[in-house]
Amino acid sequence: MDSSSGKLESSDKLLLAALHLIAEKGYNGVTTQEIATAAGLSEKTLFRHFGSKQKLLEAAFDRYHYAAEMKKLFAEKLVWDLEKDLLLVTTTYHEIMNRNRKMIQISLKEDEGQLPGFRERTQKHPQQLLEILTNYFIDMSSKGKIVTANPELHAFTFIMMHFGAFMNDLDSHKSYPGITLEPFVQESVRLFARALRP
Amino acid sequence: MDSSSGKLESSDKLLLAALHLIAEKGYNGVTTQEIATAAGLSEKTLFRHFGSKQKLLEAAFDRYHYAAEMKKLFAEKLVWDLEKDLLLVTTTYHEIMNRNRKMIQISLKEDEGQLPGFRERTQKHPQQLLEILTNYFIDMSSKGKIVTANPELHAFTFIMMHFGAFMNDLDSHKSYPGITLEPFVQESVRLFARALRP
DNA sequence: AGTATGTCAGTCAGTACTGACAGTCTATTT
DNA sequence: AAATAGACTGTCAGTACTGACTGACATACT
Repeated sequence: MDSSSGKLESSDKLLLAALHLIAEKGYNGVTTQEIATAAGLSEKTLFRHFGSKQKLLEAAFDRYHYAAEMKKLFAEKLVWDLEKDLLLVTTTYHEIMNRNRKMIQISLKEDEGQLPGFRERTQKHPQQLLEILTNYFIDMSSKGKIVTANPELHAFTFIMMHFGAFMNDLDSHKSYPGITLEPFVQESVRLFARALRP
Repeated sequence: MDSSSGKLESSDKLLLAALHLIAEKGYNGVTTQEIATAAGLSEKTLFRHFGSKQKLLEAAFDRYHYAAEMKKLFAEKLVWDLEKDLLLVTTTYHEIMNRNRKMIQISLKEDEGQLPGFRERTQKHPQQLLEILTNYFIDMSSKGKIVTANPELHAFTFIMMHFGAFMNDLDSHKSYPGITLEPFVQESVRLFARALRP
């Protein structure tokens, strides 16, 4: 077990393969056979490690779900300059969403029931972010730096903008060829800053 | 076959049941047995009508996919008042997305391959809308009524906002309790109008 | 008579999961 | 150096169940 080498352990190979395939084809759309083969292992090994297909999925979710506290990420980084702060929020948001990309794809495809408690966890970040951003807007307006109305709705609107963009990018849906994330982020922040200008 | 009565024909009952169940649990998550029972019919009848589960899904998609040309919807309704027009665009957008709600849920859950050409059709509206809105912004800025920069990115940003909100509402994910669509639509339009003010 | 449906029994393929046995590799002991 | 033990994996054959799909026959309604 050389855990410091580049080689992955068998169980990790299986978890990753499961994550990829289930995100792509859905839980019922993939066979244990497929997963094992994709991991370069035998089906038997899969069952020896995880006991069942369900437990494999759960283990994969546990292992690779990224769930840091957002509050800490922002607590000391905000500089109370609207555009700069929104940019920080946005890039952090997309970073976290991308880290959890596979998990999000899976919980979109599967209905609750199959995935006990999965949805809760994928919803943790969005809710935290809404709180943080709402409070930020409240503070900013009390400093007189932005308009002072509907901070929660404004935060929600801002988040939906980027949630939409993320979802659009997911699966490479490519509904909108020629538009990439980078310029969108820039311009959307600039627009939003204009909108909130007192 | 009294097609004018309130009673649905058997094939329609099956199509609707299939649409509901597949949207909820995914194609592989539902059995033909379940669908037939939900429609109040026997499994045999399902196969007599559609021959196979695949063809049932395709028929459901064909029958209930709403695909009007957006251009016609707007051609005569725009009044060249930014807020009013954006409100029209938004409500029309949400109306069409909601009409196709089930179809969108299905094409999200299933990967291409299972659904030949489905994605294309669910992407038709968004693309049309981007064109229309982009052209609208170009015209508006040449009339001097809004800022004159990045019309396509602005249109994209606006659409992503509402796409995000729609996706968030889909499946009643309810990531954000206490926030409803109506006030969001109002406020987001107002915000956007402020942002584009020259 | 003709059409739509239900019932029932059954076929066939796929799939999660198991048990028995054997091979390989590593570390430790002799 | 050789032998041994233990952990991990592969192969293979097989079980049990599910689920799409069929055929034969009966029933009801028009």
